[in-house]
Amino acid sequence: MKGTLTYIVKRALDLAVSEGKLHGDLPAPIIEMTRERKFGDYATNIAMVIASKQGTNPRELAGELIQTIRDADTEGDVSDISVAGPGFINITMSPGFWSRILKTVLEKGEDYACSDMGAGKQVQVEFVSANPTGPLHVGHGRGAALGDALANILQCAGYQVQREYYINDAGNQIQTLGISVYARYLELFGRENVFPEEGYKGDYIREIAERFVKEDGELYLNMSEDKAVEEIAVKSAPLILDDIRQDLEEFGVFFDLWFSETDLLERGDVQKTLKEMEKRGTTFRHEGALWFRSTDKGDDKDRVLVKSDGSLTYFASDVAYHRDKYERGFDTVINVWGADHHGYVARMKASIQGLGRDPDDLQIVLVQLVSLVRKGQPVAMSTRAGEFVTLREVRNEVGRDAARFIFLTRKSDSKLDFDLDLAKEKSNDNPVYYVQYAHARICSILRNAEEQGVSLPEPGGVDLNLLDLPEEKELIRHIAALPDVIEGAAISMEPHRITTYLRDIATTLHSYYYHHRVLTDEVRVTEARLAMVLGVRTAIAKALALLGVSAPERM
RNA sequence: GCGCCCGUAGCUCAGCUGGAUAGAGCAGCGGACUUCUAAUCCGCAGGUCACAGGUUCGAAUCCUGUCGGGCGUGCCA
Repeated sequence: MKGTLTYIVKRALDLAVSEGKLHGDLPAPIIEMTRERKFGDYATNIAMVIASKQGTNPRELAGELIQTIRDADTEGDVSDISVAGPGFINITMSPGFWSRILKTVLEKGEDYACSDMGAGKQVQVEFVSANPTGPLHVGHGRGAALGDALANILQCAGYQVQREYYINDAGNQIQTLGISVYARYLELFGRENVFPEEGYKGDYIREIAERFVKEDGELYLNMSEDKAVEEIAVKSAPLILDDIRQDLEEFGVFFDLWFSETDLLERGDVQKTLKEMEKRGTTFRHEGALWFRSTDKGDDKDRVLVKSDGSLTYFASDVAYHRDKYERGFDTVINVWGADHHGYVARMKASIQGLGRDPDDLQIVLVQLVSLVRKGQPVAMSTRAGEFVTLREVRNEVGRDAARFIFLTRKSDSKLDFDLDLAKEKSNDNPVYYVQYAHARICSILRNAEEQGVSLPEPGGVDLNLLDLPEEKELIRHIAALPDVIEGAAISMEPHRITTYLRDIATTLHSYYYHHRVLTDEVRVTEARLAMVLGVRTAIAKALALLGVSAPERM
């Protein structure tokens, strides 16, 4: 909502150029909300940025710009403006400006936080995409929470967003799945067999085997091992995938498209893609294999597409898959990957470049590991022994809201310690409750107001100038900041900024609540304050919604 | 060996893409419920932003190197 001011400053710069005070190309002014009140509401460093090129010093230039900004402010939104420090221009906005913002929030509701920054650009977010060979674990949960929140944020920032899950339902791991289930199946019939070294050892494998025993009886005993494994594999993967889908839905994550690798292969898309790559001259043959010359595009090794035995690598279908994404019309494709895949970033970017796209059309967000902690002690997790902690277990223990919120408290690129005890604690230590409580408190005030017969104010019918306490301005500033925070989170692809924002505005609200009453003896003051907390509630509700966390009306 | 990521208060982390005196939450210490929900608030204390250079008006942030941690480095998925 600093848009108005950005506009004013831009106009001021144009004005200065036309008056001959400034010359040359000027960068777009950067305007920040100040972190301390004594610096005013907003500040711009434009004078410091351009001073040297203008052949003058920052403070002097800032002094001149002040007057120009005043001239450009035809609506009287700026109430105070001054030069500070090394050449900052500090700007205080008029009460009318803040009133207008609050009024806008009340009129538009949660939509106030959204913008058209993305201008309808088509963006795809592909996330989770876990192999259908076992249940989701906590790491997938973090990816799910992040991808979903990111998609929400982008949508709110004006992008057209599609959520997609890529199903790796072809290849060795499905074969391994078949072998694993088959082995358990044989066990159930008491047949001699050694469970394969590479097999999946989780209990869910046995459950699937039991299901086949029940439904198909001895069917697979009467066929060759190869055939049995294949049939079992083909039947097992969809069962697991259904479970994953349900798990995600219970987590509040829904996909627009589940894209199957098998479909891609059956359509011959991989062959088509390989031909295109050959035609573009980005491939070569070496020792019987087909290679992609990714070193031309910044990768540190060339990569095999077709192995010397004629089979395809995973990379080959990945390239075909990404080619398909762009053919479907996406301008930007975002992949949320586990950080252990970071070695694939360079080759993937190289490949889309090899198809004639800008490497920036592919953005990879890496998500680091989650370590579960209980009473300060790490919870043992061993994938090999099949003893990993599933997303479902965590959800059942701490609840969906806490899980989602905590997954989004950290920058995705840093490791996350997830304290299970803390997550379910109903105390001030728990950041989820802290934020939700702020929302519930406001709802409670509004209920009390209604009981006392104080009607909720109409956006236009309130004298917002009565909100003259510094703490009130602080709250309104927080309300006004949300659209900017969302845009920043969208550009940087960092949903945790929303989480940080929420803690911030919740703190400000709690503090205000403790020190001042909303429901006072003076009707007009009460109305103004109700309008303000309504605005705060709107901001909190919207931000929570973006994270996929509920905003309870009472707690 | 090479590549990527990380290193900020005792602990867990923010730090708005280079700005002003580096901020929160825990933990510690001391306070606040007759008042719209104390799932809350207020105060104190806590720092060589791993280290060393460089870039410039200005660096936790950018570049180089060193140290420490994680991950990757398959014609595996």
